[in-house]
Amino acid sequence: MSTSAGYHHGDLRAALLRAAGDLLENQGIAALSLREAARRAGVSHNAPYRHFPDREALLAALAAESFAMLAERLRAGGREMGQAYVEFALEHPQRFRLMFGGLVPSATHPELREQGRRAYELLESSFKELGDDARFAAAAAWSLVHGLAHLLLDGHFSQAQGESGGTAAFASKVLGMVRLARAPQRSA
Amino acid sequence: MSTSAGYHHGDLRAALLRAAGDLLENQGIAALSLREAARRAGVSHNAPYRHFPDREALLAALAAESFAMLAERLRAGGREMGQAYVEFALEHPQRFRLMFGGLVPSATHPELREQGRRAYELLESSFKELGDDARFAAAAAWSLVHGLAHLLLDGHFSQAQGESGGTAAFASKVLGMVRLARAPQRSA
DNA sequence: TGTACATCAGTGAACGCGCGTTCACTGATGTAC
DNA sequence: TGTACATCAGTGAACGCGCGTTCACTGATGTAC
Repeated sequence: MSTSAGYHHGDLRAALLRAAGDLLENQGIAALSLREAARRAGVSHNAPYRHFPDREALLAALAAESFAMLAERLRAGGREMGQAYVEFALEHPQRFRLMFGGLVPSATHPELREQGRRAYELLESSFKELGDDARFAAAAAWSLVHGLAHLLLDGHFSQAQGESGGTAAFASKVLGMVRLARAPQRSA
Repeated sequence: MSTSAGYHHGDLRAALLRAAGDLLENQGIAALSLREAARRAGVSHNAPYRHFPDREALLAALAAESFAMLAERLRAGGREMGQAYVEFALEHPQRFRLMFGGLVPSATHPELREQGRRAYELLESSFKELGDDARFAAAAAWSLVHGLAHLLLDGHFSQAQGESGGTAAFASKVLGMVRLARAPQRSA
């Protein structure tokens, strides 16, 4: 971690991810270029190619890292996982969009796919007691918190701003409306 | 609708929207350029500027149109609105991503905002009987179907493919797990 | 019915843009003997 | 301990790209008199 970086940077991959993360969160994904990341890491514009085969690979690594951040957040959230999920999205809107925006196909990036799977496992594990229905209950829970987070991000719940207690209170009330039950039955 | 288009096209705006819609659905949003839309409409590359001030305006118009399509689909879905929502997303994945991808800020495009609001109103209206809780119930319902659609699109429910009855059956089972209740109470 | 004119919807050439990516290279590092 | 060499992580110049957008223009249309 010395600043006296010579010809060899030392940990350019990590530095690039950090720079890319800053760029993403502050300027949005459109501003996230390999060249700018390199610039911010203080390195020539094609040094990144030693660490990422192309731009998409950098995006995929960033998305994977973001899933890991989400998983950590969910773990810290304990029983309030739904709230934690929504909060993560609101705190890191650009990362959230990168993770789910369809720009990086997880099919061709195993590490990304794997980190996504791990985060989901955390959610899923809290429905074990439902037995056979656990899969569906977990899918419903994920859908619910994911949709809520996404729609809040897009500003589709303008009401949420006015809520006393703010967006978080709104989210809590919305999540509070939902029961996950055993015997399937149509609802919406 | 004559092919003997002279100097004046006749209905270029509509033709551009059609071309852009094709492009979007077949090649994805990255391939959706003003120039290519103009090419497909058989018109010079900057004729579109007579109808759209810039590229974003075309995207916004396309997104607004997509919300109108969704609303129509929801109306046709009758009481099965949730299913209809998911089906729309699966049938028009690229439109769905455009509508919710955050690329077009609805804040600066009133028509887009308005069409989004209208579609939501349809969902909301089916919860009137819940009284004061209707807002929250509707928000929960929208979140649920939206999240489910989005996660299916992203391939996060790989299980859904294997389901007997396919993705639609999986969606139905997931939606069937959910009850929307009156007295708020934590769930996930 | 004809003419003058404003307005509108197109055309075609041109520019600048920053980007991703490739190429041939050079400096630094680690290792075998 | 010293030397030879392979390997790796950087450099810097260059290319092509299609795009969005601007400019000055021209052909078509509608309307007032």
